[in-house]
Amino acid sequence: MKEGYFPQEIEKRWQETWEREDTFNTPNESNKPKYFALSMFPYPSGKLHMGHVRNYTITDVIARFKKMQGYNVLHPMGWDSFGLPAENAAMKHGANPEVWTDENIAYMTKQLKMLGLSYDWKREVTTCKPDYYKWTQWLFLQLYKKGLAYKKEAAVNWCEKCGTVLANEQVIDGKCWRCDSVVEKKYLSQWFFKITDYAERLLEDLNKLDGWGDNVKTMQANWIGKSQGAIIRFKVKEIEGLEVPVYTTRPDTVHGITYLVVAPEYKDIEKLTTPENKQAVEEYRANARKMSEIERLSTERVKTGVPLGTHCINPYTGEEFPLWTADYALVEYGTGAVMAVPTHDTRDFDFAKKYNLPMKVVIQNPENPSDCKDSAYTEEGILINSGEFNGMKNTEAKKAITQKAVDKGFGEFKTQYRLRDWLVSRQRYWGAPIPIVYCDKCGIVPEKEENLPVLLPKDVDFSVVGKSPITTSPTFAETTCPICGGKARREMDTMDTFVCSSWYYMRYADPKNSEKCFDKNLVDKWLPVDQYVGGIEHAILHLLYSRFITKAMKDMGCLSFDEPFKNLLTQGMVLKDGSKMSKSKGNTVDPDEIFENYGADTARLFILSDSPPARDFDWSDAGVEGCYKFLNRVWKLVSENFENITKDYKIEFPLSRENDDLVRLVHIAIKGITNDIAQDFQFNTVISKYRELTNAIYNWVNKKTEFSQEDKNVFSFAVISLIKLMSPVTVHLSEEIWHELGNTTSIHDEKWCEFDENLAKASKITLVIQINGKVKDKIEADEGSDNESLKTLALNNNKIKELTANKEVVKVIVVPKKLVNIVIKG
RNA sequence: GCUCCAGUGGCGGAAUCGGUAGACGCGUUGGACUUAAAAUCCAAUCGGGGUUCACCCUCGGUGCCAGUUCAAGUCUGGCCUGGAGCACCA
Repeated sequence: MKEGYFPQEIEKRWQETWEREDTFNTPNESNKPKYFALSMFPYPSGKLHMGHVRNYTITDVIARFKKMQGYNVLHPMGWDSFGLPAENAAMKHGANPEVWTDENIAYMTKQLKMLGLSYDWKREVTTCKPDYYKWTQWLFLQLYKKGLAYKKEAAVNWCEKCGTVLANEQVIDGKCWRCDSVVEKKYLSQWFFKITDYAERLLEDLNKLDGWGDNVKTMQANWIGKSQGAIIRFKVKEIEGLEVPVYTTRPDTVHGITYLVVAPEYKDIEKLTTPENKQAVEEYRANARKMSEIERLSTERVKTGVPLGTHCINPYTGEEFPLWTADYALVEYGTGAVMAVPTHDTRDFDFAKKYNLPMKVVIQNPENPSDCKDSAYTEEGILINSGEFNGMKNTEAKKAITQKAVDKGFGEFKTQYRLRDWLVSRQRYWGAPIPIVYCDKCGIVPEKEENLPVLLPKDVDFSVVGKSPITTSPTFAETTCPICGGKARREMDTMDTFVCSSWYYMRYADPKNSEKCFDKNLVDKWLPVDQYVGGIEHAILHLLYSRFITKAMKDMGCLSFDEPFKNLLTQGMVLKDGSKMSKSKGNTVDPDEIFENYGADTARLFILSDSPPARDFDWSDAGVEGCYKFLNRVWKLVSENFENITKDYKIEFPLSRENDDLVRLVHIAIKGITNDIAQDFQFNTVISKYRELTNAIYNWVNKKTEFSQEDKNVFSFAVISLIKLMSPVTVHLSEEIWHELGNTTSIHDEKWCEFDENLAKASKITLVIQINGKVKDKIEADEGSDNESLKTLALNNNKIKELTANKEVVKVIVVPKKLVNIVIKG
């Protein structure tokens, strides 16, 4: 065995061997239980960054650990390869996005292989290839058939810089998620997926996801934004037959309504405006239109509004109150109209104060009554000034008051969601074309399934500005109507890349299928994903869309599960000097450089070592250095004592004291490492345990001048256990040592180390003696001692005797095999 | 404003059930090896105080204030700080 550790040489050799021997092939047929370990697939942006390295290393270690534990592990990789950057790069360099994408995939594949990841590359999926997007288009058609894909004209988010519309989920603080420029509202006809039909199931089924963090689940719950309340219809006094319905979560406050607000875009607003008020209302509405979304939604802004001149009648009291328009009412939410109760709603209160509108208290806390002169009372209480409902608790009144509306026919119970339908069309080239045809005779017609895929045209001009390059194709638009066979035009929009990524994980189960999107049996066999690993930035976007698509596909009979990801690990960011690595800050670390200088095993070890996976990880050069030193130490441990290691060791008891100790430490390490991985993937403590075991073996070796036969056996056991325990992380180093020891099969096909609970036990324990909960002494005791003898031992301890002299012992608490606490008085 | 997460040495972080706070590493300091350096190895490393000063003793210490308990980093209540998400959502 070579004296020095040369990772680059070792790693290259083993990567080639694994590929040649197809070591990470995953058969569909196996008598082992299945395990699906999945990383969020990358966008082929050009080069791997450290976030990728962290993500894929975590999943790889999980996959390898599960494989050694006897699972048939599916661990695939693919490319989320449609999207705007490719198109932008194409425009800039005059190339085709496909060429740019292919080059990036080739380079990043090389990098992934250098990291030593155990992918079954035969299952690779690439969303921009026709054999994949054919099925994305097929999925669109199925959703269309089910009424879950539809086209409507609506106010949508438009990013001028990207030249396309965006889904609600892609607008972050009023800005485009990709280019950070301010998003405008435009009124356009667009394709939507009806995710709102699944709002309740998407919310309800969050409860099933025990393997997801609360943070992600609450983010999704917030996004879905369920609220329960009532619709109440108010008659307009001045106009016979016209009603204004409002949605409210506070029907208990209806007797306190003093005005009503409609959004500036409210559909009946012109009818509701009297001639005297027309000019002011028109001006107000024009002003609201001009304002940006951000300005308008700012909670900081002082509320403004104008009266319409008409009035509504409160069906509960017969009272009249004025109608106003104000931009704090949102046309997209509820009915676009709000009943205002200034006494019990802070927004209404602010507004009423400003415009001197009347207030009426209807809910009170009997213990601490408020007149609502200075602020709204929004807590629970008892109803007053509410006729027949007086004295009722407001929580109960909600139901009773709504029930009255139902009985009298002017309202109903209503559940409201904040979630909007998913806007999926994009005015861009580099995406899956929407398989829809427009025919003058037949209208909107879905393309026939047998005509899929609708291929992206190649004869396009990428240098155009202000419109989608796809529209420059002289051939693409022209087609025939699938129904009447007459001349027709193709849909020019492509699909949001999130449609492609909402089902890719299913395709891994059956990646080459050219007849179907996948075989139902195979997808049911491999899914749901047992462990999904990726960034928190997808908490809503990708994870919500995927859950929706899974449920929709289940309803179509394509598969039998309704949640795609059983367990989700959201890994933290990779930081450098306390802030996120980014090109603009210039604090990036190039993985290639780390591979070159230290090797992939060091990179893998380090990226797992310093923080638990869910937390942010601070990259430090010293830390890399430290990991590299550790691997050198392990290498040296083996190479310097090579003649004393035999792969066919045999441990025979009884052993000498120090050999017994070493065997015990190995068993403790196996137990600890196995638990740390199995419980929460606590790789940072796993690695500290590698180090502890290595230190222990060194301490043992340093005391040896020569090795007896027993020593050789024990030492071999320790060293071989260590490299096996390390093999999911330091994949090349472990494989190299394994073969140096004369093995001919891969260490990655070995079974995981097993521990013996009895051998992990020490014969002596450290007994902690406390007085009144404070540690006073620590003594050795036999492992098997019962509580009574531990108590005696503690009370007879000289130091304790001294401290308890002349004191009354009130109580003695014994924690088995650990601690004795003596409670004294005086 | 609402929701979720976190807060432990100089730093990253350990600590099954409430039971020895600070594992392991980084850094720092001292030492060995060397002509010297690098590399490597060994040792020390929470703070205050005491002392018969390489030993040992003692007090304090896990964001803050209370509480429960024989015992609290861990449980309960109330705050403070940081991060994330949602937000004129009626």
